[in-house]
Amino acid sequence: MSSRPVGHSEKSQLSNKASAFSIAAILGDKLPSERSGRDSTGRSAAAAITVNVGSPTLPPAASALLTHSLATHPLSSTGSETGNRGDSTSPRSIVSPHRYENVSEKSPSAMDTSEGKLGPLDICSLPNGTSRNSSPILVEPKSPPLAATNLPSSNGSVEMANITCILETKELWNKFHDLGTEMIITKSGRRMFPTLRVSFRNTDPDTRYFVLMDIVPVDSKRYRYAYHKSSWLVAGKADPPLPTRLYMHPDGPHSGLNLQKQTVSFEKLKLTNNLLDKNGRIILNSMHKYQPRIHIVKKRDNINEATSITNLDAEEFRTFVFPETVFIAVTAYQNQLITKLKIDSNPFAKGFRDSSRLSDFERESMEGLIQHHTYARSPLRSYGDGDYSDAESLKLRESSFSKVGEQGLDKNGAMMLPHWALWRPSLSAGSTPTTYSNIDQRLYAWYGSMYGFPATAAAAAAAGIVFPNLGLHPLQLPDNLRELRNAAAAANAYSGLTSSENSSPFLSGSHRFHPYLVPDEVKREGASLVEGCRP
Amino acid sequence: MSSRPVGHSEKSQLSNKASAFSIAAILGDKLPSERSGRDSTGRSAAAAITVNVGSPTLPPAASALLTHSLATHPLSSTGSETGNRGDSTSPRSIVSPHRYENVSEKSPSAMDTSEGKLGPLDICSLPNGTSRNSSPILVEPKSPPLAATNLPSSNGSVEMANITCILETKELWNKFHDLGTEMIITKSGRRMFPTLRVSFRNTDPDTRYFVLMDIVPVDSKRYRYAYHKSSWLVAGKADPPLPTRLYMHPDGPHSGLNLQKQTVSFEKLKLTNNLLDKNGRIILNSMHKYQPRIHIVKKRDNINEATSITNLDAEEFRTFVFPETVFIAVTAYQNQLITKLKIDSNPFAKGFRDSSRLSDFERESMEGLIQHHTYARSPLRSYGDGDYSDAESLKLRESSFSKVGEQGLDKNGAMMLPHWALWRPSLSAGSTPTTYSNIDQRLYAWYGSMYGFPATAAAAAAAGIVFPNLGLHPLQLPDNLRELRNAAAAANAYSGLTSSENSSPFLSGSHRFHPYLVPDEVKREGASLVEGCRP
DNA sequence: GCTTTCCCACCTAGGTGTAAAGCT
DNA sequence: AGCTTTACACCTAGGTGGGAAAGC
Repeated sequence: MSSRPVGHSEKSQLSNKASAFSIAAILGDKLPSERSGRDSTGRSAAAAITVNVGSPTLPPAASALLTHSLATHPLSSTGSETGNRGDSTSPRSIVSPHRYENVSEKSPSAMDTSEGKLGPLDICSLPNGTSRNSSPILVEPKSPPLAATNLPSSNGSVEMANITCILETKELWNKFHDLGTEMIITKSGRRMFPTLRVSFRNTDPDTRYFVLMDIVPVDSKRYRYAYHKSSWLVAGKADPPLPTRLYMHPDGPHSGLNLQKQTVSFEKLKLTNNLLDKNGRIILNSMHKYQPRIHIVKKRDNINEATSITNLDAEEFRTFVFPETVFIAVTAYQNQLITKLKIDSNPFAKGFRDSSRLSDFERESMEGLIQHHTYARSPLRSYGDGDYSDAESLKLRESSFSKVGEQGLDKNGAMMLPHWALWRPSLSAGSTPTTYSNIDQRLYAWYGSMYGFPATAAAAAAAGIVFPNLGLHPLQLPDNLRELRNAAAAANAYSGLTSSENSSPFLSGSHRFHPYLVPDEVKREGASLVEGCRP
Repeated sequence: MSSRPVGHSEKSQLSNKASAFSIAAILGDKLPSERSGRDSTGRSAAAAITVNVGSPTLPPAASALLTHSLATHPLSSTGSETGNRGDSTSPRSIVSPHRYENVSEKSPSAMDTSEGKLGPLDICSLPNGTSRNSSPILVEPKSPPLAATNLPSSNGSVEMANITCILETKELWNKFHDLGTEMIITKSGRRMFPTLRVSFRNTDPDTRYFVLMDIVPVDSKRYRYAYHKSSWLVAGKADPPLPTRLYMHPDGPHSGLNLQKQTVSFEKLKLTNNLLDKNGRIILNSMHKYQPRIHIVKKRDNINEATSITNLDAEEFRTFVFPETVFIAVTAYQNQLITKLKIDSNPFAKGFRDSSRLSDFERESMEGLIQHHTYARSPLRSYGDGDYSDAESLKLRESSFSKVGEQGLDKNGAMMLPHWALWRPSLSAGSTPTTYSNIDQRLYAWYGSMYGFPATAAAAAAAGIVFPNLGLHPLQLPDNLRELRNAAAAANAYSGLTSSENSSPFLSGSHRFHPYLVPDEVKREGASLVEGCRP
């Protein structure tokens, strides 16, 4: 029995290049002339929609804020909507990932009941430049209303409500967003590009946090791309909802101190269309629109099973949404401009670049953007290290392309409208605006997705959404606050019992396996541990 | 200002191949006909020298065992020896990594005072086959004397003394060991090959552990390689000792349950000769002989600064030494047979393989070994998954080479003696046997080496060494038990305060930076945190 | 007709020993 | 003369989109 290393495919001689078309429209987007938040560092920060999730232990001021938010904005219950899909949202049905394989398909028609009820997102109605430079009014570092008091929570740490989340490489996200971001999903899993990278402010240096990400449907529609119109169209109702997996950042928990210094990158997260995926990748429906979300959960000290049970309601967490990271999942790129932008900005796609399509000036600008994106990945960056000259010069260069305008030309020379009007009404050419109001409410707590254990169900637990410039907005409606709280508790319980030992690529270190690849034994362990937390 | 991605070197056309010489001597080593310990799984397990480090909380039976060990074997104090080098061993001098830059060079002559005092290691006198199949009499899974009772320690967990550590890919280590293992050290850091991979038995499933590794000098000598004799010679006294860094496995802490299922691989550990290294790589002197060691430290629950201080003496840990992993650090390979074996067994060196030197049969055998080594890296392996057919067939194949004998031919056709006689007296051709008796005793607790903080000094804290077949052996003498205990406490304190968040490659995920590369800010944080634990 | 899958060329990132140059 | 450093060819490992083929 001769055993050989896994074979490597031999290279052949054919070189395929991407078809040529103008990238002017891609580059021709005005960049903000100032950076929100952290001017001194040069870091580009995106405005975040913050989802404040109240905890019973909220201090008076924070609770008042939350209450105010709830009172001044209509938070219509979508219980009936989510209830119709509720089989998969009940905690009991999420004990095992396999439960999702025959996920409920009840009442798909109920998914659209709230469509348009609350109108388009206000943030989308803002002038382009304004929306890109918006600062969260609640938590932005420059003038956080609660920063002066720095209200301690019941356990003595800095209040969660003060925490700010900043989207890195926002310029790149904006470029994709303007075209209509597409993300490839494959059976074996595909990374996102751009990578979602965030940093935090106002975390308590002495507190430890988990950072998580999930991706929720934006609406209940299925889309298709009209090539002749170069735009996305609604193709019908959404396919049956999939298990929403919560991806816990494998490095967690993080100290609040380091969260202030280091960028949290979700570059290892992978998207798949494989409903049977057992590797913790996030499962999405192709041709559906999705919104990534970032959650930060305070880690409790002295975790053990008893406290996990008794203090379930004391969990504290916070959710952030960046509208510019919305995307449509695809199995193959639809919009050629997206393909082009991916090729020109993702280093791994460099082999498809065709320098003949770009002038030296364009090439230089593009590489600046790439450099910026790559640089942001370094774990060594700290604020104020003054290494942002690239970003500086990039903006000067890119702004020179603004004359090209928002419209580009397709490969046939036809005028191309911006295709992402659905999400950027200010750029719309007549499409029916879609809202976030019926984002899927359920947040299945599957903290063990990459660790192997399905923790507990957690519906999207938004008590209210604070828009950076507009105050609270009902981006997501409250479904079951306790669910996300349970999920947070599960994260803490998992941390206390097994930590991140299954999430690191170093434990046994085969490069052939991803850190989220966990043997079934481990998955069972995790599952049982979580079960133990929920008597 | 055009910024471009880091340049990649262009490939040229010249192909350099390793010089050809026979590998028969390398392959011609009889392998053990049985596996120690885990026959049912097919996993090859190496005999470990276990260094029992007593804890004040040891239960009666374990303490009795330890006492017996101490009583029946001479544990002469080497306090004077280590005391002469003591500046760098005092906890106070290890607060900062920078302290090491001018490490003490006092009394180098004192290093050899115990040379030969205890005679050669008995394990080296064993018949070859016996030493390779030896099972630790204390802790080997098949008949652990204490397994039946499974004595709980004072905190209710399974006793540390029961824990067994097993060296993976022992066959490969033995092949190198027979030739005289050399490990390249470079300024930028070089991985070890073979990689040190261990698994554990009898860990408490509900307890969490840190797994650490350090590399300590075997003796106080400097070596040189005599090409004309194809053997290593003593070249004089050792260079001034270097700061011994404790490398904490970046995935820790691990649950005892997973430690029983998964192999802990130290493949990311790097060796360097750069005394100013700030990246947590292990610093070694070239042309010096070293012994890797594995430490497992029980993680305490409910870590906080108070308990870290008050319970310092309650730390529980255990140290394991595998003599077949001894090596000489080199900046360039000396023994061409080592070069050949590395090329033929390290997948990354495949480009230097010259198939003309090997028959198909030899090639097949070598690849089986490689496959085995690679396979052992998978984090997904669990015991009893029956995938060891490669290892099985490998042994059959390799045994057919035994006729070649222990001696090979150098490239000139001259008879080559085994060069590692110093460590394998049974293979010796007259070299003066060297012992482990004067292994450097000091174990500097530099848990923060890759995390950025030098925790505390910890001398090699051996209360006694249990040889698999021979009982206790004074491999290492007790210097300062409390030091390693402090180091363990520091590890726990670090875990409680910052966990492994600096150790993972995913936090910001640049592939250009290793997980141990931590910005100075983080290092200061870690250092101060540890300082806080040691008032 | 539209969507998905698969294999592939071509990248990034980085782990090897080589050979020549550099150092002492 | 012996040891160390450096650039580099050549690997492993795996992330890209292309395009043909397969589904559906």
